[in-house]
Amino acid sequence: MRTAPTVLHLDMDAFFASVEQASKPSLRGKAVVVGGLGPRGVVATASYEARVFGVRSALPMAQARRLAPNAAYLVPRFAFYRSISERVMELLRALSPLVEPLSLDEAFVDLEAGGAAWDERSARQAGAKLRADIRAVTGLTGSVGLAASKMLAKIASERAKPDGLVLIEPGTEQALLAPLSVRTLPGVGPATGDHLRRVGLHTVGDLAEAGEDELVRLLGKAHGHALYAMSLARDDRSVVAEREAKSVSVEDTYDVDIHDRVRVGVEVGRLADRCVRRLRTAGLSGRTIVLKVRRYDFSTLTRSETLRGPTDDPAVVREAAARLLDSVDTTGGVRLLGVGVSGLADYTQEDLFAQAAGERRKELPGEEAEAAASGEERPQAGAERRWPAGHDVRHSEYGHGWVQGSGLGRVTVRFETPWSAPGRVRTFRTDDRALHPADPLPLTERGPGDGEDSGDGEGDPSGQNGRGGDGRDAGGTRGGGPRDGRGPGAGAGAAARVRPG
DNA sequence: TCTGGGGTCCTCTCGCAC
DNA sequence: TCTGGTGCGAGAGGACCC
Repeated sequence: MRTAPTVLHLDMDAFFASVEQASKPSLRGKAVVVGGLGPRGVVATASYEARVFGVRSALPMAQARRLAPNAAYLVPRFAFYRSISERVMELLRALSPLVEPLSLDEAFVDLEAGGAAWDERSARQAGAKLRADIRAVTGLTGSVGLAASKMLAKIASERAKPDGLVLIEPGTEQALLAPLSVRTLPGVGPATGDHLRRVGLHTVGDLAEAGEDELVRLLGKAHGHALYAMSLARDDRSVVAEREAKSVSVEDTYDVDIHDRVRVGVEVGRLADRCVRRLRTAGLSGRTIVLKVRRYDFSTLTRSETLRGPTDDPAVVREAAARLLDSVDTTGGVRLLGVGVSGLADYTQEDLFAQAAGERRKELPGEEAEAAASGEERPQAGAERRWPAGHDVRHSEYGHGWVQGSGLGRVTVRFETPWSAPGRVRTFRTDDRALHPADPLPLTERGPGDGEDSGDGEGDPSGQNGRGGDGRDAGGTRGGGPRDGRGPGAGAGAAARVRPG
């Protein structure tokens, strides 16, 4: 392990909610909750003002509304968040070629590899400058942790939140870790935490004292060894810039359980098509098809089938998923269905047999319609006009604004921009021809292009602005979402009501 | 109360080949 | 020919992360 604190961990503060507050002057200083607004939605991110009421990530939205009834509830705008994230990542890459994004709002940087820092003083300077640059470019705040390893840098950034910088001085690591809860360590979640608590291991110091053999006995080989090393502040993992995806999957939770077997089959087919579309976008194919079914009682089953060779043929994936569905009992209803592909390769079986020219690469049925259906929720100008809460609009008379709420044939819009004073609210009919969906405006006036060419919906060339989290880096790095950013729930487009607090 | 979505990694079991 | 040990891949499920 290195001795200088030159591993940097950046964590943007309440990222999604902060972006919304920066976009919407009337929400600044107010409780803002971003997440799925459907009946089974959960909180993706809550602003610090909302956290005061006990609203946190992964909380069911219904519960959040009870805790903070006056908060603003908004649908995530992943494409916009991604465009801002990319600007932040650019700043990180200016520090070092070794940048490991963990999600839209989080990344590790090896400062030493980029020559940006070599000791405590230079690391602190680099971290402070980064925070200032992020604020200047995006108008947002991020917390920075600096330490000699990834694990410690992450713990440091957690302690720096919000809007701070913490450096863990070499030599102090073990003393710092010893009194912390075992849950502080990466890889210790609720189940492992409970398991350890039941045998009297509460703190990181307890783990170090228990010894490696005992931890291996309790948790198995891999987990036991890893946890013991971490309890002694040993973490040799290096910052890795490129990670290859190992699987691609899509899943949907339905607002109401599906009982009809035929409908289940249709949904599985749709998911298979969406999954293949992702696969193709990433230039990949895969050998193992996985079907995921979450039943009415929340029990989850997976069934998988490994093909003889990798494929990106929608018909092949659909048929495999259908075969897998045959082996699953869905009586009682299903709340979630998912289709995934693993065993990824960057070629297909067809390539192997040189079936190139004129090859029947089966087109995905209803591709455009499906893309629209799976795309990120955005206001629609067409016949079926939907106006998701929080999304940008333009009115031919009143200018730029955002949807504050909609329902019962009415849409309420607040007219303001990131640089204006809090604006006025007006209500229109949902089919008002003067009202159009709009791309997000840059958060800072010095940020030309910010959000303009990378807005969601039509502006997104990837076509991956998936409802329900599809908007995240499908083929990206470990994990899909931000640290405190859990995706939206299904049915995010349900009549959204925003109550500015 | 009622629990999303997209991933990774690990463990266990089972069948098969040797 | 039968049996047991071993290694491996597939399949399933659990835990965890963001």
